[in-house]
Amino acid sequence: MIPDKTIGRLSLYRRLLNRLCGEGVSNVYSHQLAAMAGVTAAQVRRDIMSIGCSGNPNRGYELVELIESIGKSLDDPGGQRAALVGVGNLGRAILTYFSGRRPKLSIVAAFDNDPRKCGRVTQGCRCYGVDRLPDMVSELDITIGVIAAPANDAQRVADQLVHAGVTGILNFAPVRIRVPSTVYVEDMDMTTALEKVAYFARKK
Amino acid sequence: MIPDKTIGRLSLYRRLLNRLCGEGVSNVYSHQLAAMAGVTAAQVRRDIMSIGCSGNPNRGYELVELIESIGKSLDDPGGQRAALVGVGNLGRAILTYFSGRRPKLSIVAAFDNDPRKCGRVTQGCRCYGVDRLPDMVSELDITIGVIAAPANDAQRVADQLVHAGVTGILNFAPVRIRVPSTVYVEDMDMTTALEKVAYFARKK
DNA sequence: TGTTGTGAATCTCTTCACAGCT
DNA sequence: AGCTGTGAAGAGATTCACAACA
Repeated sequence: MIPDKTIGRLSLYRRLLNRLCGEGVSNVYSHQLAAMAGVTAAQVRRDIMSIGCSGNPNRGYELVELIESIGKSLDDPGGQRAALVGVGNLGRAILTYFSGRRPKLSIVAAFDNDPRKCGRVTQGCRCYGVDRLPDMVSELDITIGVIAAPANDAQRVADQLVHAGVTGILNFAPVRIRVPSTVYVEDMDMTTALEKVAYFARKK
Repeated sequence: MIPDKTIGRLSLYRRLLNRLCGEGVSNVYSHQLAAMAGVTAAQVRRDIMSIGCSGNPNRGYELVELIESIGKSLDDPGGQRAALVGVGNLGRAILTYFSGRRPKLSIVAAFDNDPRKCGRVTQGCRCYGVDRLPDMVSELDITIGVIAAPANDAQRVADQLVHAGVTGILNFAPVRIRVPSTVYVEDMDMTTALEKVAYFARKK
């Protein structure tokens, strides 16, 4: 089981490596990848070690091999599907972001209580009423929920997602949600993030 | 200088405390706040210690005093102003989120290259062309930049913000930006976040 | 009794530093 | 010569555990 922080960096590495690959580069040294990712070379080597991939002192790491190795750790071979709840500005932004980005991970359904949004398709993703959540989750084999609903609805939405069977939640609402310990939650708290920036913009 | 992680939790505590305050509660124990924030009681006490506030074994912490103490650490007495660059779905969501939330920290101007967006006012915030960035930043005394532009524009936007004089950046673009070490950057990387959730949704 | 404040212990993450390789 | 892989050291963050207190 790879630790939290390492997974985050591997995700970043993969994107950087894919870009390099598109530029025709075929191998990379830890210090180069480190510079691009804004971390140290030792960190990069450790992270790569943790996924059981190895380079060679002459040529560094083979790009294709490394990208595949990361995929083997991060991706589910059968793919994973996510549901978005809340199709406001933020929800639409999230759909745009993720649409067709990764073959093994996609948002396949959206839910909103506003009847005007239901039935519409945004970024190849159809919007349903939240009452449809349970059956759609099982029908489409969804294991991930993305909460982009207002703060007041976040806990109820989380409960519904958990009840429907998702095991991971990405929470954009500015409140902490309570879930069983079997469910993994990642908070994307803009308020905290901006306050942090404000603090260090002064103190640095 | 309070560490990064502590600042993040203090920001969360403040929101929780404000909510409690609105419910008429007047004091709180570390274990109560801990339960709401999803951390341990010892952690809460350490965090509160780090801002030089103290409670009392009988009544715990006085809500009002604690909230003010957090404010004294997190907020600039003169207030801080931020600029948003990129007024797409995400940019509008960000404006909605922050509009009128904190008196000491607000987004006071938005910038976008699309001429159709310029001149319009969203959430009390006027949108300008990006060419206006330098003079608006100094005119409005803006010290924080929020990047909600496409990945391809992120580095250029960051350069413009830094050049205009901001010392903190909240970056929503899915790429790392390069800035002088005097500038603090916080990344809100949705791609990484979703990939992390996907991983732990499987492994947990 | 049940809480705070905090030194010490623990745990986790990162960096150092260098042997071993090409 | 310059890189990787990694044990060991170091730094940072969290939790333990308990004296002091109301």
